[in-house]
Amino acid sequence: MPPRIPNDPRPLQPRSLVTQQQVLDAAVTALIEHGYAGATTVVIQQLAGVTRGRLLHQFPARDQLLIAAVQHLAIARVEATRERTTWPEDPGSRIDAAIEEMWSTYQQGLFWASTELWLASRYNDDLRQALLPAERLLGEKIRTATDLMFGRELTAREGYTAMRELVNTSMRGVALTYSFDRRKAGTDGHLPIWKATARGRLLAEYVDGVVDADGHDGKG
Amino acid sequence: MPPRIPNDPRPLQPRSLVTQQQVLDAAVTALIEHGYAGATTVVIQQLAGVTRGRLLHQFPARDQLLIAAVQHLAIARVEATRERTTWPEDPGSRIDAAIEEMWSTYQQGLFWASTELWLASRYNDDLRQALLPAERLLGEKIRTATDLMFGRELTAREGYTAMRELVNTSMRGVALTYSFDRRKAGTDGHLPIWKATARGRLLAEYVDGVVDADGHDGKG
DNA sequence: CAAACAACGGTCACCCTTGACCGTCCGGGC
DNA sequence: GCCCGGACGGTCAAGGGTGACCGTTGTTTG
Repeated sequence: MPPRIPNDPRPLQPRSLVTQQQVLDAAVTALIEHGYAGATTVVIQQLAGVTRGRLLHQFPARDQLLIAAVQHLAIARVEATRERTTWPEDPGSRIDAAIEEMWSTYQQGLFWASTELWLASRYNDDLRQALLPAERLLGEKIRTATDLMFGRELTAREGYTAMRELVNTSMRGVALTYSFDRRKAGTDGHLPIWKATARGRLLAEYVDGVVDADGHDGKG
Repeated sequence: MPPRIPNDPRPLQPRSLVTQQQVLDAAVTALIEHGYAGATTVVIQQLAGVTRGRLLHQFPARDQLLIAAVQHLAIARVEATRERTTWPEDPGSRIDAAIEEMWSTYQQGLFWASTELWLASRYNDDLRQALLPAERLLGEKIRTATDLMFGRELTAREGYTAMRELVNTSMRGVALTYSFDRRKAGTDGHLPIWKATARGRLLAEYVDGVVDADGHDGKG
């Protein structure tokens, strides 16, 4: 019937891309501000300053939109960890600076956007399957970024890898408590613990056990 | 007008309590299986095997129900951490056993129920205000439970408190990744890291740095 | 320039969820 | 036994979210 098989893929007009970026940015913002359930198509279209038809033309289904947002978010998170140029010379100071730099990435909204998607992926198979490879890749990049923070010397130390895992996961666990306990993150009681842990693992001359801060948090 | 001021609080018939427990249990189950947004009043009433009128009579508003579920959940979580009676004699073995015991609590559905509430509390002020004191209390009880796992001797060591915080938060951060990466928790690559950390902090003779497992996970 | 199709604007029907509402049943005090 | 109020069953209206649908505008290709 069709005299011409649809093998004429008109090369996707550039304005489409603009729209898509706007929408995806808005989707991430919506995730941060309203959570997964609250990231309604209406909310997103309003945040994007886009009409309903326009959004639905680019993303016919909400699920597809959020899945696309996964990729968009991963890119945004990587870009958010820009490399710092100047680091302290002294290893101890550098460790402290690196820890604080790491911790600062958990204060950004992107952390919440990710967490929202993670939780939602428990009930959405498609979302989970899109998330898994994206997060693996992202994790790799973030590990690389962490290594850059500590520098070539410190990353070569024996216990570095284990320390990196321990601190990164711990930071995530602590950051999660900020959802219901909104305190100032800059002075979190866990910071000295993380620093001491990193120092103990990476610096031979470091005397262990000087820090016993009672940085309690909600959960066990 | 009312000849009798409503100071005649008919002593709340016992069947009410039964209903409430059924509903609250169902609410927690719904949180585990469907998440906060998916914990619909209809889903809960079906899980509880209760009619709509019955549920709505006991909990007129969904918000109040979920907030009541918070308290219910806290009790359930504490009861879930029953004390083990037998522990290894050797300090090193006891540490390993305690770590595994701690980790096992993050495999229960109650962890997900809590996390769902935590995330939801970011957008629900009432929920957050109900959550905060409950979690503080719960955290205290769980810290006590953890102390019991390690025993009087080990808890007295210098770095114990910091270690407890570090491991607990790290476990939470790791457990979160299981939402999209469903692997077997019993052999998680982080277990040796936690054990080595605890040993390093609590045992003087422990040689640090023997573990450098690359237990990667998704996020940075 | 004209055809063809991508991109877009805007509406509408369907579905799900909530909670108000009203009628019924049960159980205890008088 | 009577009466009252708590406990419950079941229905319904209202609100919000989704995506199909159709008409319109813009752009590229022949």
